[in-house]
Amino acid sequence: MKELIEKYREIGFKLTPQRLAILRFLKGNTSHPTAENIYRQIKEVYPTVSFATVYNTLQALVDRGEVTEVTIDSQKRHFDPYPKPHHHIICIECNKIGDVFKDYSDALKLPKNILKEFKPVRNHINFYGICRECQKIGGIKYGNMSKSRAGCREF
Amino acid sequence: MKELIEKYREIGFKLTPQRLAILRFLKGNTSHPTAENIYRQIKEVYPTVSFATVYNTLQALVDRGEVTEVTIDSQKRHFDPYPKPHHHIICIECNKIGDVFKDYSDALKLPKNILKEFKPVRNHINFYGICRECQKIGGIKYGNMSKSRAGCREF
DNA sequence: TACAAATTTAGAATTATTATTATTTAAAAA
DNA sequence: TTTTTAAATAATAATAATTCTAAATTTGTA
Ligand SMILES: [Mn+2]
Ligand SMILES: [Mn+2]
Ligand SMILES: [Zn+2]
Ligand SMILES: [Zn+2]
Repeated sequence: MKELIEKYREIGFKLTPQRLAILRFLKGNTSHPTAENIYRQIKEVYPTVSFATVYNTLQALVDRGEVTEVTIDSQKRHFDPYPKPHHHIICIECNKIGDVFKDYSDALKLPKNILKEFKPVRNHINFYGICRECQKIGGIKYGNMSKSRAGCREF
Repeated sequence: MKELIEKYREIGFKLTPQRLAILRFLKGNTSHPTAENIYRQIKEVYPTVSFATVYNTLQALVDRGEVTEVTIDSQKRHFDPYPKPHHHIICIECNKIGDVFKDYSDALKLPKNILKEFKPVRNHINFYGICRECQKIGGIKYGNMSKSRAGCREF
């Protein structure tokens, strides 16, 4: 925790108890929480925290590159507190999200005509497929839910 | 147009003038419009169309796999009427979106431990980088806009 | 032409996110 | 330690994208 506090103080990030609670929750977290997920968790330890503070803190962290956004769900923003670059697997039946820690950059050469006008900086892959549970139930359980609108669970 | 009408009638998609206007607008379109973009366009030719109809039609098309969703912008849903599978380039300065027609699937093998429980079906790559215009202006013009929240333009 | 089922529409409702502002507080200065 | 001040919090209002509702209309078919 000392490291955590030092780190943020150095970058001029004012540390409040609310923010510390959020930072502690996010540290080492490999899930992909929404602002609401985080809000609920933080309320357990800090019951008076407000939703606005969660949003403010998340935005501050995104601006500083400490947290990224995972763009997979058009309903709500999902955040990714895990710092190392990685890709994601998404179940097309139940919408669970998982991490893929493998760098494919060498294989991802853009066509020459695009490279003439576009300077790539980073890339991100979404692998869509069927998770273990959904393979078992053969898509029956979630088969009737609108795929594109279904809520996102986590692996 | 005859083919268009036939095609949808066959799959039991009831064709109204509103839907035809939308289908004509989307056909061969390689942009990534929001519901609002489409609504504005359709109103030009069909002034009494309602927003709900645009949303309804888009959802019907997505459900039938005729249109996909591009998950890049957490503010609004963007749709992709171009039928062939492809990837996208996104400018991190101005948020323009472009297409990449190249199949990388052979190079995108998932790690074995993931393949034990996840059956991949398809993949999608986002290439983030700097577009030609933004290279020219050196990021000054859009340099002060919040990257993650800026609106999306199109290539 | 008549019918049943699906679609359209306007407007209301919902919901995620952002903005406002008075109050509080962290951290630097004295 | 006390003071100071810029920044953060919290409650609430505002905004904006999307979905819902229900009555009227239209499509495709018999
Ligand atoms: Mn992740
Ligand atoms: Mn596209
Ligand atoms: Zn699943
Ligand atoms: Zn650009």
